[in-house]
Amino acid sequence: MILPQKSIERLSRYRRILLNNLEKGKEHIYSHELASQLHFTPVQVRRDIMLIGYTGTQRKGYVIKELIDRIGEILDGESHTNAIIIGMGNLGKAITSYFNGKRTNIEIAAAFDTDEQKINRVISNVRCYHISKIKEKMDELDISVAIMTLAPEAAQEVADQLVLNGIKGILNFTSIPLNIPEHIYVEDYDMVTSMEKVAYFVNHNE
Amino acid sequence: MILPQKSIERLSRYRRILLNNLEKGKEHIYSHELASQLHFTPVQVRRDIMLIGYTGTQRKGYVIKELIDRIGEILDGESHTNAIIIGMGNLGKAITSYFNGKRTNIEIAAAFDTDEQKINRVISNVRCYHISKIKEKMDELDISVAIMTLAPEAAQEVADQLVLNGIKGILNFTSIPLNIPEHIYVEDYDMVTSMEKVAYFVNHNE
DNA sequence: TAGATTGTTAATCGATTAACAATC
DNA sequence: TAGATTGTTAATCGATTAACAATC
Repeated sequence: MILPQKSIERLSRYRRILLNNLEKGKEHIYSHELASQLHFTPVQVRRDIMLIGYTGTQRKGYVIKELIDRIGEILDGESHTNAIIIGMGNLGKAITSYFNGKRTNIEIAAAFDTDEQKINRVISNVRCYHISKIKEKMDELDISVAIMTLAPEAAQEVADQLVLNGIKGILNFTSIPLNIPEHIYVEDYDMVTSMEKVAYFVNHNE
Repeated sequence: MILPQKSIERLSRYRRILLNNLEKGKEHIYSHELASQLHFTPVQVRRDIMLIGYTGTQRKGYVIKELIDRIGEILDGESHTNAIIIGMGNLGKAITSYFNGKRTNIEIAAAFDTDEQKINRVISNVRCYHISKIKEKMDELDISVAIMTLAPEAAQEVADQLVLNGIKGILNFTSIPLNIPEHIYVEDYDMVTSMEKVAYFVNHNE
């Protein structure tokens, strides 16, 4: 059973809000509470939770601890996900330090760059290798996901290499559309588009 | 007339691909070419272009130069958009250097941080001020959009201040949901969610 | 109990795609 | 012309929301 993308996104948000509430000492939560903290609707929350087969109590809502665990079973599965990041510029560093702060099921296990200054240095707890070492490290560290934060010019070439070495998913921050075989999952994020979207709706808002 | 969010996103992508093709000396482009470069469908491209009221030629497709201009009229409007960025950590720097590289209609006109080391320094061509100067600079520079790349703990407090000073749109990279009045446009991006989504689909992919 | 809640189906809404006439 | 293309309506698909029975 595979869940819709939108539900997966929301489950990821639910989990962090739930952890947050748990830390504050809360043990139960109603769908309308969870919804209002995230600006979703209560029905949507209940429907998503229905989809993952968890049921709350009618009196007290959902048991936060249990719901977190159930979301974990769905999102994390049994396996730990190892990722690499390609391009240790500002964006690469931002993402890496973001991830190795929290303890999650996802770990950035190695970084790559072409800048000699960075090679073999440990940046935000991750060791940086020359980009020619991708194959070697992918095999060694059992990597399934790559985060691409490198300059667009080199992106397709690196992507081809990742595909050759059996990458399964790519999170692409280079603003160019990559040519990747169908069976590999690619998630694109383009910050220029985000920004232009905000500008558009700001200018068309009265 | 206000266009759907999804069309706006695609128009932003079209424009950059078109610029790219123009640079390569191409003058006309078919809907199927544009589509395949972006992994969209030709119908979708034609429909979006129809929505902005541009018509191509049946023989040669769209005139790239004209289409770029028409998309510009839609996305940029008449006005230049001035933005500020709050939080000059790695993510803030990444975004700023990304934007002031290209010449676009959107300009990051000032940055803010609390770190004394950064105050009054020029980072990626943008001067950094203490966060207490937000009101002053917003008035002075006619700011309509804020990019939030600061630590989540301080985010809501800063957001309240932005709202008080009349911000019109927010691009929110702090992973927490902000409490913002309805009439202000907020675009959230949460990289943990993106990453968890990739991991999920990678693990559920056979 | 009465009121508030969950779980779930059916209806609605919005976005994508199929189909095709018009045109060069 | 024949073939390829655009422009656009209608059909489809998918996601959200409304409605409501069941339950504590």
